[in-house]
Amino acid sequence: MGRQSCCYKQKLRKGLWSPEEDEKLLRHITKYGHGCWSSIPKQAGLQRCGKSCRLRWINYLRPDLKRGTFSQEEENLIIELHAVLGNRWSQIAARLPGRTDNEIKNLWNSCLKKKLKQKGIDPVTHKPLSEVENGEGNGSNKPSLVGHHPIHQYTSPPPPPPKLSSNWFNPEFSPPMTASYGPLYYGTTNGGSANNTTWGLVQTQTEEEEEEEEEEETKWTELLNSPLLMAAALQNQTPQSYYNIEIKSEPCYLTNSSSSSSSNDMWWPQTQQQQLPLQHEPLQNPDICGKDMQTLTAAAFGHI
DNA sequence: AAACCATGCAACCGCCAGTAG
DNA sequence: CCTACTGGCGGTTGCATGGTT
Repeated sequence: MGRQSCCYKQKLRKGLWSPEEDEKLLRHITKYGHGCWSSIPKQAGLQRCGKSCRLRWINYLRPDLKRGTFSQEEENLIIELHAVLGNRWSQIAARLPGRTDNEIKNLWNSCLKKKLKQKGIDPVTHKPLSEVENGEGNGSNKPSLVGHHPIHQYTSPPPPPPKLSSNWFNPEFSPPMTASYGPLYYGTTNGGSANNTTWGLVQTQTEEEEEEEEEEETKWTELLNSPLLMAAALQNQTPQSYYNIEIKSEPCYLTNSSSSSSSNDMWWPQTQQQQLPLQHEPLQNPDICGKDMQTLTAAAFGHI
């Protein structure tokens, strides 16, 4: 039994948002916060469903959005997070301050997938295409370490939390390239040249290692839950992976680090002042749309 | 100049989980 | 418990735009 869309019962507008609608929604949320999404359209005088308002806010109107094209650094991070998290776009987005899951999903589907394929990497498994084509059954259990990307395939049902060595991100870790604690690690060989990246599989674990693994998992979880830690880790020790991406330092965005940004009711009133600096951060590739929104947002937030 | 095609992006759809009544 | 409602998420679609023939 298919349900009717939430916009169906009333004659609600669908499709692209007009600037007037944007302004109404922005002003309303600026003034009152979003509270209950389902009641927003009525309160704001919009002929939209609450879901649509929420989406518009999250994907476009939020003041902390970083607009413009993705940097190489961000693309790199997305690829690597995808290798770990799969299509959990919201979780990936939570690690990229100012980016939305929708944006990342679009980037992945339209751009990154292709890039990986061009490099001979299967975007689903993050394994070399040759290996994937040869069949999962035969040689795939014995990947060689050098020049391969033996990430275990994540298929549905979703895998357990990634047992990724925190070496990957932890700046305090000196990276032992000979072992890891989980099914996957990304590492960099001496010099950090992108072409020297080594991806490895886990070795069979000893009991001691299992204990360590638990610790590592904790660290990993902490890292994943903290964009700031993640950013710091990235700046200090980023895997200069085979994607051959130069890592540059990134301005530090303050976000609610306790969980994904979308799950925090009324998060922005407390943080908008810190988040607003995005407006004076020069975008690498500022676009007109971004400028418009910055102007609009500045008008709404900057002087109220 | 027009038609066609490819690409990127915004928004919708449907499912699911959490929760209040 | 059960039900309805709500928010969140991932997959998908449709449109606008730019490039090519």
